[in-house]
Amino acid sequence: MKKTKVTIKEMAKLLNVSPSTISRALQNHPSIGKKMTAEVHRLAKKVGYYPNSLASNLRRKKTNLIGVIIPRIDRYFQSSAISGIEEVASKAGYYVTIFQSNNSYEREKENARMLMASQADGVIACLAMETNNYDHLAAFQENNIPLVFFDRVCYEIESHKVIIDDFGAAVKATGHLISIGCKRIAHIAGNQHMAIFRDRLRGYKEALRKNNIPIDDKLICFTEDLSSMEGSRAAQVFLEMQNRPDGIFCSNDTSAISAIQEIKKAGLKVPGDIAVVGFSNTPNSLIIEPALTTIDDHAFEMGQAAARLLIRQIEESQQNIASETIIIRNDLIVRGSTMKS
Amino acid sequence: MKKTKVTIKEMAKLLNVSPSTISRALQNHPSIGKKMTAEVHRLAKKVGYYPNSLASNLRRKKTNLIGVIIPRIDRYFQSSAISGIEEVASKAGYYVTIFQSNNSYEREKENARMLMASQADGVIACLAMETNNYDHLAAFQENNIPLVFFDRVCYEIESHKVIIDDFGAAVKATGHLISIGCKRIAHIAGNQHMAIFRDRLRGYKEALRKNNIPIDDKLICFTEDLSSMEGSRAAQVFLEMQNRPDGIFCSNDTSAISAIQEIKKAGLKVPGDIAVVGFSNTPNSLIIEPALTTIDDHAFEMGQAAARLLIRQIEESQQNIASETIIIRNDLIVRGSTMKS
DNA sequence: AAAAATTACACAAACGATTGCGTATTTAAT
DNA sequence: ATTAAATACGCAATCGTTTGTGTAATTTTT
Repeated sequence: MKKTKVTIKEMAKLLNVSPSTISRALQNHPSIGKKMTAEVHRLAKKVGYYPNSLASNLRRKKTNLIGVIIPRIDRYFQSSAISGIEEVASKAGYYVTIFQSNNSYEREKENARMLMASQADGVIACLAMETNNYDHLAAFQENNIPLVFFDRVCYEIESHKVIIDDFGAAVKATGHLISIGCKRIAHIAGNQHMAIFRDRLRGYKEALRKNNIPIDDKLICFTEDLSSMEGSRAAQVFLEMQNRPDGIFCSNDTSAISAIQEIKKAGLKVPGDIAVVGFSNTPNSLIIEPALTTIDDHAFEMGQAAARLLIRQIEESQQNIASETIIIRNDLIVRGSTMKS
Repeated sequence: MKKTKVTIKEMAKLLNVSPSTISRALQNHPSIGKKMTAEVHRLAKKVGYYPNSLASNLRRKKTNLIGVIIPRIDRYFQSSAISGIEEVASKAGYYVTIFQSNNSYEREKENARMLMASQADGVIACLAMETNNYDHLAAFQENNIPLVFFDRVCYEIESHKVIIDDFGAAVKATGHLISIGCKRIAHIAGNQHMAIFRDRLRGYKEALRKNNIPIDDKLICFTEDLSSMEGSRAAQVFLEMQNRPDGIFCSNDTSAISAIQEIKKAGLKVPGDIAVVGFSNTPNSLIIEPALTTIDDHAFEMGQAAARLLIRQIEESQQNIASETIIIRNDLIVRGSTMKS
């Protein structure tokens, strides 16, 4: 049954009309008669015609393609965001193509190059950990390709952003620990290379300051990537202190969960001895015991917002807004890890 | 600095040569002189030339695009598989565009239609739960577009497949429960609409049969989608039985974890009273207490294998192999949920 | 019924890159 | 010094759609 792809020209020949008539009939152009239009559609169905978007795109200079550059798709936060992007995009008739940087600057550059060649209509990016030069992304703007960052954004180049209020969320999370009576609150901090983790650290400090709690640098543990291993290590350090903390605010759920496991392993109680707060509300936070109090950052909604913002930029390119920042709500979800009964 | 896209023609004009020379120089064609080639590359860099793959693809009739149709990207198994696909694809110079079916047949059909129009070189699909008509996928084959299924494959149309030995894995998992002394083993079964879940049920039964354990239909709980809620419900049913099971083999980790939570809530011990085995080795299985014994199905490798198989089909189209099935290894990971000390 | 307006379609030039073939120039062979 | 063989590049068609403009045929207007 292997058919060969049927084109507009061939259909034109079959109906003894010109290709332009077929093309217009297919898009129900008013200048084509009713019966002709109907006949073309009928034939198209019969021969199994699929438009060749390559040709169409080339002619119209529009690909309906959105490129997404992201560190790792198998992280819940990111796959949720992509899910949101895909949902909005496909409803609007856009394709989504995905590139993983694996947090490598070199790969991110290569991704950008491929994307550039693909003539994508727009780009959504979440920066790799390593990235601190942004020329490969600025290139999109220089070529008039709309660019939207989300979560791990970059303040060095003017662009659209979708973020949450990391600072405020951290204040809220740390404040919550204070409100349940914690006096010595530690923080597992993410890579300070990235603004989101700097902001969370700032928020942590701000909450302490507001409540007249001295900031103790020894209670701040800096990590490379907030991995499970680093979370355990951080917890161990805290546990070995002569004057150990009674609360920990962690910059992600992974490190928070490892910390809880470590605390339990040491024979201490969560939250009785040490209360713990995470960040992102991943599914894992409901499985650990006690369930983890965390910040819901609504990754799916961030993805949706990013896609909507991008599509708006693509379709209203005449406006050419320099930059717009959308801040997505965040919620503190209080669970067992901070519920001292 | 908004530049307008520079084309081969423009570069040709700048160098006073023909476009074909530029094109050939860019791909280092031997028929172009050394210095000319070098000069073209220099100019290309200077003016920031990016090839327009639309035009190139149209001419070459190749898009280097792989379409992936998948139920939901925010499930760990699937995002891992996509990660594997993306890794292999991008190394081979292919783009990956993603479509979520959300387990809806209608959306899957729509996805296939979009993919068809995008002129993708090949398609990788993991079927939606609802799907039981495969015409939209057979259409790819009819148009000579290679198609590879993975995990949730379809035996109704001849095609390439990447799967694991679900039957064997289930035998292994159930056998493991038997080997640690379980006498009454229950099974939380997935939607029997899909082969993988039928196979896991078959494997469960086979293990019992081999060990001369009678099959008790009341110990088999059928679910719609193996969700957390269904896992809890199934566990509740088992727990209320006068003669409750002492082991449960679950068709995925999610339901297994809910089951463990339910068992613990009822005041019983895992594995002391009831041992539990899951399926897929998601990260969650390491967080639940006790850690979950499960089958590692190597989703990432499945994705890699699917991509490699697909690319091979694309690039050796002359061969036109009708179908090839790759079976990925699977491993039983024994953890606390079945370790009766 | 003649003029004007509308309808329904055809022509042909794009979009940007690729490639088979042809040709002028240079290098090598006899 | 001739002829043969490389070398280095230009010409022009092509991929499949889209779209501005042109033009018959039909309908409407007065």
